[in-house]
Amino acid sequence: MKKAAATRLNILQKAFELVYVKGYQTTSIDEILSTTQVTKGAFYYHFKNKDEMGIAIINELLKPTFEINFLEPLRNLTGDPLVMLYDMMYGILMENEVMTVEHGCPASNFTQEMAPWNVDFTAALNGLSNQWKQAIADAVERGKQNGYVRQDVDGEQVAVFVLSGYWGIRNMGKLVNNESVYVTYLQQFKSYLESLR
Amino acid sequence: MKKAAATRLNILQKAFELVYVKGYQTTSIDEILSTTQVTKGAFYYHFKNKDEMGIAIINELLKPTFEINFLEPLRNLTGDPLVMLYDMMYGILMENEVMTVEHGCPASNFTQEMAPWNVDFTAALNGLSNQWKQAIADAVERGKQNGYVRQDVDGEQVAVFVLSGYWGIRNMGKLVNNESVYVTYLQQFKSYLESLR
DNA sequence: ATAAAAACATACCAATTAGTATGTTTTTGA
DNA sequence: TCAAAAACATACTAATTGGTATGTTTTTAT
Repeated sequence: MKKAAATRLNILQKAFELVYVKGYQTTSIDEILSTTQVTKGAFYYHFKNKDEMGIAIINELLKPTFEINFLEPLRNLTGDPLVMLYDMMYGILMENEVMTVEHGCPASNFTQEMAPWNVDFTAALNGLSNQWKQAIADAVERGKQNGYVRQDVDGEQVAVFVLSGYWGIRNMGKLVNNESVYVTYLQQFKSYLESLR
Repeated sequence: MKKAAATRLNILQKAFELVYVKGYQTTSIDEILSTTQVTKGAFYYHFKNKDEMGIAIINELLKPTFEINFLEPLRNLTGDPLVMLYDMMYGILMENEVMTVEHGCPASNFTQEMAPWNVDFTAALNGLSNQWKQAIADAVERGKQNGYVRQDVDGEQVAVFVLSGYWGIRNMGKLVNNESVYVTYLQQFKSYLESLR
């Protein structure tokens, strides 16, 4: 990797970590500089301003890992979508190494914090959200064709419902700061999915 | 009402409106002062600092309306808890006059924004959340005794699942900024509740 | 090798922030 | 009525913020 690209990536990764733990607005540029050992000149060479860096975090860090964890499993799916959905949710909540109960889901955090006053952030995040929604809806519809899912089930409805549950349990996790809520949630999530058969 | 109490309430109400729309950290004290026409001296007479005002918003504004909209309906319940849960969710999402799709749920916003760095806020909000959870769980358990709900359903699981859905759909609403997601959510919420019979 | 461009470094600045110091006015209780 | 306390007003401050101006160093292409 070129050295300049390494600098940029270093900024993005460290900044992401800070923003994930502390929130975007309470993470100052000076703080990013001191943890990256990058100077202000270098920072503003790579990013026009703070918000452009924020968008870059979404597009260059969140988006790719989101693709791998949230979309790929659903797209390559041939078998039972309900089992798949549960396994995916279990993996994301219980086995993901980046996200913690205490700090929730980066995408969700960003949404909550930025939606009221930054259109660009919201648009970028809405893109991710919509992709996930569509992938779930499609998987459910395919499941209907393969006899895994009842015919009167609506894929889009399920997708919105599942997404809501995910955003919500992440939020709740931050509040109670204990993985046990994830377990409770997953139990009922399984029951819910079974009710779609 | 005493004049001093009116000043305090005025600050809290206007500050709440600003915080709800713009977020807590991006709402400056100076901004609160200019919209309330209250001077800094008066503000700091009533509140030790900004965070104490934030806590007061939770305890003196959010909590009471939360009691009325989220708890009372569940506690005074004798009939079908599943119908009640749907009606309550419908009322909160579609008919509440304070909350909008664009700005979501104040309690949820607070949680997301403050959890990473303010213990007091989180504790206060966790109190509200737990009360709601317990009220839902109790209602479901009573519903089991009255034959409205299947015996193998777990009240606490349902409560966590319902709460998650609510937090989540509020978050999603902010993202897409369109009430139609509420409608979609409610449809599936109804199906889910029916599956508990 | 060398000029030009890319990449980075340092010192600064204007604006905003929460909060304080020090007043004045208003209310209250005896 | 009148002193004391409550309630409010004004001017200020120290720290932090995102961002810029102006450099120097490093890389790249010829």
